[in-house]
Amino acid sequence: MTAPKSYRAPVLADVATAANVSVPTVSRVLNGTKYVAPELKQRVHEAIAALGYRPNGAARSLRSTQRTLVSVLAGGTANYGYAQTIQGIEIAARQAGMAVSITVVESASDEHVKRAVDLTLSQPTAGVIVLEFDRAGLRASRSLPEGLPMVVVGGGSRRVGPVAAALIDERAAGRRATEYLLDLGHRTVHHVAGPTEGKHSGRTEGWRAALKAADAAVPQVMNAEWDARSGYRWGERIAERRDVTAVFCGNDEIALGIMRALTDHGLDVPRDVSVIGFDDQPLVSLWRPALTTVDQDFEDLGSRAFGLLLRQTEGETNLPASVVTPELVIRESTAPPPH
Amino acid sequence: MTAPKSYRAPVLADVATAANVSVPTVSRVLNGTKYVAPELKQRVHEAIAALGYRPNGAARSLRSTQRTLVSVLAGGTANYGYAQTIQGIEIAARQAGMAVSITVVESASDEHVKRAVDLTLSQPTAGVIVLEFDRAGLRASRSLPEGLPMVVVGGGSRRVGPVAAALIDERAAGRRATEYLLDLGHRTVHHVAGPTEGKHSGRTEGWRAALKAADAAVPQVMNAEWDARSGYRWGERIAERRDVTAVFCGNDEIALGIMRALTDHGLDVPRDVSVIGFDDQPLVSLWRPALTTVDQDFEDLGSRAFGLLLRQTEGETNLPASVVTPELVIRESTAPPPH
DNA sequence: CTGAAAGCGCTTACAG
DNA sequence: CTGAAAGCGCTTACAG
Repeated sequence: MTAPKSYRAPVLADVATAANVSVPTVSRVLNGTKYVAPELKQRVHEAIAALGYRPNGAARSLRSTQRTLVSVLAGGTANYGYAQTIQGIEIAARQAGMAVSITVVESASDEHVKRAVDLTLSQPTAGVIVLEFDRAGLRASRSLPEGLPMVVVGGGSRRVGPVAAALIDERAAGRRATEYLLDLGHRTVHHVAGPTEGKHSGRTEGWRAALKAADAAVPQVMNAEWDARSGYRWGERIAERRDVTAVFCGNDEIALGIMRALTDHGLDVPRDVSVIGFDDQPLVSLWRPALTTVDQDFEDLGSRAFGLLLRQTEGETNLPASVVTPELVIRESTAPPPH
Repeated sequence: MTAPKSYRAPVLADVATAANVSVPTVSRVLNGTKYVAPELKQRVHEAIAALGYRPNGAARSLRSTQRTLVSVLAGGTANYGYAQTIQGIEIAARQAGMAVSITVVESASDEHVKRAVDLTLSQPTAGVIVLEFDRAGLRASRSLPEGLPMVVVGGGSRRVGPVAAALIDERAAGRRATEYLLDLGHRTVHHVAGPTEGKHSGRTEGWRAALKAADAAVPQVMNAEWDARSGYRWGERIAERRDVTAVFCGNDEIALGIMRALTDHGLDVPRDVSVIGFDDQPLVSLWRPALTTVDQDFEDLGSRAFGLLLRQTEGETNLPASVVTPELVIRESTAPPPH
């Protein structure tokens, strides 16, 4: 319960004094940038340990171009895909000895975008990774100044414009999932998407492409929020119809909500209705029935994004987009249609 | 495909030149720290907009004590509790106009702890919030220098030592959950905890206290990992025993794994065995049966932690710990024991 | 009220 | 190989 002593962190000059060397010499042993006599080196290390010295990052990044902070700009942090991607970035950054800062873009409004971008750029950042998972992220990536190392992360199959991109090919995955259902014998596949923000997602595009290629009817898209509750509500409506035998969902949570609604209304999944999700969240394999879904490797996505950023900070330009096609994981929630 | 122009961000001096005022004047209008003539102010704002100027945070924090970065030190980022807490911190920080940086402590080893702490402290941070959800976090909080604003976040019921703390009273919650099962008529309650790292968690302590208070037998603790797969394995063992009628689990994922194993082995939850989880993750209310669990408000926890940190940076000391007791949410996975 | 000067803690030429 | 000096982009006394 003593009053805390006011904290004056030791600075490089303190170390120099204690080790009886000059300030630049301490800097040199710290950065290993030039040869320093072993004896001095030794004294410096002892002084650092004795004083508990830690370099001041602000000062360091003011003078040098070397940065230890990479910034992430995202529409959120806690949803499955966001959290996993951020984790992937963090792990890769850690291996490179860098910390990661996160700034959430609250909405796609001009004010929120500007505020988030300003906050990010006022940190001494090596570059920024933008999660283009929603409109807020999309807007943010367009507000970044040219010349700053940056990479966008999203669900496309090719980058647009010259900016570096780490992508998951949602379109191919959506198509694959829909084709699987068609191959099982379903005449068509219904689709409950997430909120449509301006344009359809790759998942939705892939679904439509598969139906068209198979000459199947293209039912109207049902738009839900990304959560299970919203899926449940669509599930109740679907339970009342007799024409729906297969549903491809925008994500796993919607799929789980739909399955629960269907079974609550006396239908059997997959005997009466087949359901496919998107993401392969950890718990969905435990569900009854275990969910057939698309495995998105977000952690790998984040890791690839960081790799691209690092190469940019090292001066590489015009990097090819890094794109991966996710796998369909077949489990228990899909079957041939009822006779 | 033009080669990117090398990026030289405009600095304060550029704004001063463009607005035809002195450098300190620009600083003043930026920070609103002193009266500036409306006309000059106007010119400065125009110059800022024209040049797209953004203050350099490194330089700013070098000279002033004002910081726009708050650091989080944690053993992970993607698990439910971690992600939610970080989100709570982020939302509160955003409202205060601050960005958040995250550094993961890879393990409790000296090397990993030191590396994470060094990386954090080399950023221009206003203070650090440490997630004491695991041993890595616990070790990290002890390695931070005195005098630095810091708050620990964890599952205790009181802080230890003088450091500020935002807590969730797991002990009270564990006790409440166990008592509920006892009140339902179970003779005792079994417990599948997470990994025990040195000492038992508050949940386990609360469970034990409830049993002792009720004079019930205290079965041996079963230790699982935090994931559902590990819970499933314990569920298989439990299914073979006939003496287990109620299980209190360290988290929801373990509970879900156990439930699935139990039903896979022909048992009915809750008729044969009651199961209680811990966390109240979003999906568990959709499960069949919907999981009875403890609702931990991690987002609120993060928000409280940030509040405490802010007060410290404003000079307050000796802040009381902020502790909240989570609620038991009763759903479908619990019932009286079989006759 | 506004400007010229000093200085925050480092790194990077520049001398020796 | 090592040290004295300059400078990164700001903010904060200090003059006027």
